[in-house]
Amino acid sequence: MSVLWRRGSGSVSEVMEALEDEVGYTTVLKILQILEKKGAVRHEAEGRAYRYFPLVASEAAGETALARIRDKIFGGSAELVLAQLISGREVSPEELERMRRILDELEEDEP
Amino acid sequence: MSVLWRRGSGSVSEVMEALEDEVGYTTVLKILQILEKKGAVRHEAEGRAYRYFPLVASEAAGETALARIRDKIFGGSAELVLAQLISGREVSPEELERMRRILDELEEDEP
DNA sequence: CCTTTCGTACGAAGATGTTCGTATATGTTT
DNA sequence: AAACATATACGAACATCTTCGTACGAAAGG
Repeated sequence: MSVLWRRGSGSVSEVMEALEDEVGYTTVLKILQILEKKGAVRHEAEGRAYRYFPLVASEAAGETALARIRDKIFGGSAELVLAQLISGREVSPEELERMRRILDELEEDEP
Repeated sequence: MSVLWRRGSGSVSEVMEALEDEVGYTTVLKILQILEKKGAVRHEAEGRAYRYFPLVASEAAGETALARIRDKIFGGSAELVLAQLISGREVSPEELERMRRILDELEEDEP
């Protein structure tokens, strides 16, 4: 999925080449077909090949996955998640500022 | 794992009762044995039964899982993760303040 | 000493995921 | 038209996870 999210769409060959680890063409095709059966992607014919498009936004998938981690691993605490998120990693002053602004905006919405 | 992290340790029966969904005793035991083989927990004898302890801290597991989500789903952006983390959820002013302080402390460490 | 109870050990059965070999269709080139 | 290249379709093979039935051992109560 991450390849499709990054690129917007992709043929089987494109996805295969974009993947880090080397996997066969049919393997990628199979995965895309399974994702399609699960409703995560759709495809259009493009010449002889198929072009696949993501159907679920990365935000939606992220929301589910993130909530799961927050609850199961961090006991439901968003603060702990944030702490872990920025620890052990260089965070640029600009990024820090943008993160601060995200918190500020939340405060404005519900004062 | 989340049960052991929450409680610190647990016998098979304790874990089984703490789980939301009803599963058989042997199922829980099997899972704990598999986790033990993978090095995630250890056990001590306690009377006739075993008491299981987590070996990997929740923070360590969280770091891995969180970094994965950040990279795969949010394209490596910690800000997007933060935005998703606090969106669609009530965040108390106190929690917001604590999160702000987490960002402040980071700035002090690397000015 | 025998039965009941509470525990672990083991392996089977089914579901799911992953990888790929092979078959088949369809254009392309000579 | 034949040979070739490129695509999808299908299903086998294998690993892994999940669940549980059954067996077996140790302790407790009669």
